[in-house]
Amino acid sequence: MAAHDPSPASLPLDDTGPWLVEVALPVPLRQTFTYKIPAGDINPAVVKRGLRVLVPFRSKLLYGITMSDAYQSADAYPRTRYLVSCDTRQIVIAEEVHHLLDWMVRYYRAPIGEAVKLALPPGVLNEKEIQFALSPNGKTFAESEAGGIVLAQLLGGPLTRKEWQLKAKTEIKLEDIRFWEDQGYLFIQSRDREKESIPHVTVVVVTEAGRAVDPTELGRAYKQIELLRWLRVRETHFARIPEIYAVFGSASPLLNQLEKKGFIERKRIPKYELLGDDAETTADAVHTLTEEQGAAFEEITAGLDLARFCSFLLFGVTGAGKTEIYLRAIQHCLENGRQALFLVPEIALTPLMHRRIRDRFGERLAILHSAVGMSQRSEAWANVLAGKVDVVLGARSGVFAPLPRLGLVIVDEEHDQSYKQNDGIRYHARDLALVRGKMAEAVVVLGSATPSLESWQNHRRGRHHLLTLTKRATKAKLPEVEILDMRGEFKAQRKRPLLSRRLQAAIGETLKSGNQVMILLNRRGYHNFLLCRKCGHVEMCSQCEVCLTFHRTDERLHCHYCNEIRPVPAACSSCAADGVALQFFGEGTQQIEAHIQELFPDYVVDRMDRDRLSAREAHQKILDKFESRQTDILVGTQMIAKGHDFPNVTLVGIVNADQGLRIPDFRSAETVFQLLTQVAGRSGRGKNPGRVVIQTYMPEHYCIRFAADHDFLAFLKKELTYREHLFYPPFAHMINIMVTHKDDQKAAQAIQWMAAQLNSVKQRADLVVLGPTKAAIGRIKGAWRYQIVLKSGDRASLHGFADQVVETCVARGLIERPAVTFDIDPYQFL
DNA sequence: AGCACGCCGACT
DNA sequence: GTCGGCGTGCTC
Repeated sequence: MAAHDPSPASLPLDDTGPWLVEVALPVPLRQTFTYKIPAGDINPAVVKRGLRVLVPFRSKLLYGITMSDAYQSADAYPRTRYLVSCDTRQIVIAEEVHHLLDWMVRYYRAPIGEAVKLALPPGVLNEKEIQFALSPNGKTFAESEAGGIVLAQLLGGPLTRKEWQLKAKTEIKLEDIRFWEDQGYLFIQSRDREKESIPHVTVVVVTEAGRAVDPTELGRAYKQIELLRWLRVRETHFARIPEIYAVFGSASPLLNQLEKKGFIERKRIPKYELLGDDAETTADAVHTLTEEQGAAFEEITAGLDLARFCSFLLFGVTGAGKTEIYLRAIQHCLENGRQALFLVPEIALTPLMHRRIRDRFGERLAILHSAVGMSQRSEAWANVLAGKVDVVLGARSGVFAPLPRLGLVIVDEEHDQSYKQNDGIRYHARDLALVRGKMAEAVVVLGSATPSLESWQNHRRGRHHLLTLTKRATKAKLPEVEILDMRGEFKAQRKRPLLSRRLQAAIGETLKSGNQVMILLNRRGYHNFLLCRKCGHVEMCSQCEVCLTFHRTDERLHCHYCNEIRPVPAACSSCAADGVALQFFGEGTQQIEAHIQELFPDYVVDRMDRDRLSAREAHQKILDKFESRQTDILVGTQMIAKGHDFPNVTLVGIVNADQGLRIPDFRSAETVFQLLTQVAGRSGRGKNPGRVVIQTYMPEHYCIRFAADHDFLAFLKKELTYREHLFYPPFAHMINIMVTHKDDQKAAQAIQWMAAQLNSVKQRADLVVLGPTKAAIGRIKGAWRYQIVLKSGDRASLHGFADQVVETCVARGLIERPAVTFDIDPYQFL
């Protein structure tokens, strides 16, 4: 077993034996795998670290990434197999990305193969179908008497295992296949043509002979002469086939003849080679910086000119013009001959931001973001890899963009929780951005109107320089915020109202004055749960410990965790009381949308949340319609709060501001404060002053009060005091250990065992073991979930401690089944 | 994580 | 007699 160690220096320096290479595979195992290089087919000298290889793994073929250069050793793992192929044309994991991945694997205790997958566009490592073929040796053997009937089936040509078994009418064991493979009778190949790791296109190119030939030698084949001449005058001497068709009509016989004569050939080339080099940057409207902006920009520029690692926390109210500073900093970075990485939250790539940055950096920009389609994304990635690009705009995984001369990393809305990945490797892109910046000796700028407490604490400890913007760039005032006590409303209306009379009136006034309204309700669906009033039973998901949400779009009950969809039952599934006893409770975005439409029938209401199908186009459309004022009122979950700039929005209504405060999470106040500030910041960005109405049953809560006052610093002070007293981040570091299993008993036993282990090894006084407890959502997708949370003021000792746990688990064979996952610096305790 | 292999019970 | 349930263990 080769433990993952990426440095080639640690490999045995042995110049005998077969050529080998270490490969990371997309499996959740903490190790690399050794493969032999078929030296006859592949020159070991060209097998370098970071290439994509195709290898047999068990009974499959997998794509993997080489983690070492080729090396020779006589004593490798005894069952080493040959790799099938190696794409030596392109290093797909660049050296600087390797360093970041190494750090990530260590820090998050993550499997290397999973980490590698994050640094590649989706699909690059998808598996292939395997086929078995006879070698010349094997053919002779199969024809001989000793060959037997099974091997003989392959004489007709290569087969998949299934086809082979069908033909041989017997089961063929992996062990036998492996034996023939080792004897050199069998080899493994992929069934379909191998996909290039980066997008390629077929072109027609003029050969040497075609360039040298005198066209008149072609005699009366005028069309051929014409085509050859046309190709030869092109600077690149090649053309894509559709281009030729456009000029010459159906040119396929022409092409065939010229190809037969050897004057042209068809070739596949990376798509980026087609791109022109002319980096076209249109001038953006010149914004003059305010005094505050100018000062912040100066400091960042000074950092950039030093060309050393340093980090800034850019703290600026919503609408303070942080983006303009980012864009100028990028410009400056490019002028210094270095590259820039610009990270934005997952759903915050707004059309406006898109346009602004594209106008500024034109062809030198690549966008690696889910707002951009799959094929475009892998094309963008290929352009980065080819060095055609100097600016990358991306979401979370953009932090892995292969930029070798990185000089600036910007993390916009650095507090945003979508930077933290909550499945697979639970990394935090903001933290990785800092690590990457340090490795590249780059400047890192973290920007936010509501910085995370972690970043603020890092500033206080002297790690980040603070840059503050207190005024809106457009001179627009921050909106006036009104807190509406819903308890009074409850008494007055004698029921639990969705919208207060006050908010209704405000909506009416705003619409009448020709402005737009945004309504935030942070809960999807129509009704939150279905209750039987006879027995108190709530309709639950069969696979998860959550209640089902009613969606009016399809009149069914939905699970928001596993997507189970069920019809509304005719009778209570617990006590069988008939449907009359069943009543829906709780309200979601769908209901409020309908309610508002009812109240304002003459205006257009639209809704944006995760339920609207196929995120990309749908969201764009909804936003476009709102921007072009076809929509008057936009209802939505928190995704409407992110970074949009709609100048005609003068009213923002927050329906259930305290919703998030009821979640049992130490960060809930911070999250709600951020959300309120963020969404309030959407109001009054244009000429007209903005207004915000916050409905709440907890009007005196400090988080709501300070958000209404736009007073981040006061909130921060109070929140920091709490965190310090209760020993939570940023004062404590945390690790969440979760055990999942589909058998409740087994999961519970495992977590108990783990807790006993933990308590027996903990020595340090400041190490706190919380739990074990059942997770907040006790079951998701059929798996029961238990957790233990570790806290410590000292990160090194906490991590050392976690490693002991991992070790004991591995020793006990307990790391899988029940599955144990570690969440380092957890953000969500679901 | 998959997935092959293997060892148990319910059927033709 | 076989089909198929899930429980282990391995993957270069």
